[in-house]
Amino acid sequence: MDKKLATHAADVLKAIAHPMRLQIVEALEGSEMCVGDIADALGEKQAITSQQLNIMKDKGILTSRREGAKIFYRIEDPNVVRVLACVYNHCEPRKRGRR
Amino acid sequence: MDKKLATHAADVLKAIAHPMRLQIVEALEGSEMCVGDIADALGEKQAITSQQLNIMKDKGILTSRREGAKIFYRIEDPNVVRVLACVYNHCEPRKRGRR
DNA sequence: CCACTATATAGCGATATTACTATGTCTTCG
DNA sequence: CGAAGACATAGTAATATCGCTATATAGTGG
Repeated sequence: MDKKLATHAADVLKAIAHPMRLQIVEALEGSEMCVGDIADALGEKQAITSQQLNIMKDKGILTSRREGAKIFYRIEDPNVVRVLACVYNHCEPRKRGRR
Repeated sequence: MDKKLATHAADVLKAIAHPMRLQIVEALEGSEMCVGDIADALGEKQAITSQQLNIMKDKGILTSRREGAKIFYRIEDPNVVRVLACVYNHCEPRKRGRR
């Protein structure tokens, strides 16, 4: 991995390395959602939610489509879901395993 | 994923979301290495290399052992290797695929 | 056009990260 | 002990990120 590729990879990781952004990705795993519903689901305000969504959209992690006045976001890069799964394993190394 | 877990997961991701740290993880995938060799392999200085290593050690990603005057680092959390693989896929979505 | 809803963005202070230099701590060797 | 090698850490200035408020933009219905 040369420096340029590493820098790009780091940018992608940084784009999801944030509590709220991880929760957004998780929320969108099931289906697309509009900004307001995402904000409500996370208990966050509209402005900050929109900001986080656009950060991830800029990095190619999410994409959006307009439907009337609402804008629906969905996951564009399926790899982030796998990253999320890996991090889950890190956080709960032995869920429901023996003890 | 509640906020507390999301925060922890984000911390882990942030720990590797850096070009040099990604390269370090990649270098350590094969085997453990001492600080000086890692710095040489990456073409970086000793001080910054040591700093990055300790950031990842603090987060439980790496671990180290002393052998004489040298300190060898190795990967402690195998999940970061999987995260790295996912990011590779992101960066090269269709390597040698048809076209 | 006006009012209202939905979303985006500008601006800002607080905090964190980065990269670097200098220096401190161990360890080995003579 | 004293010097040299290997590694860690303190201090710092530049930059980036965060969370927030206020405001701007775009669409909808009357």
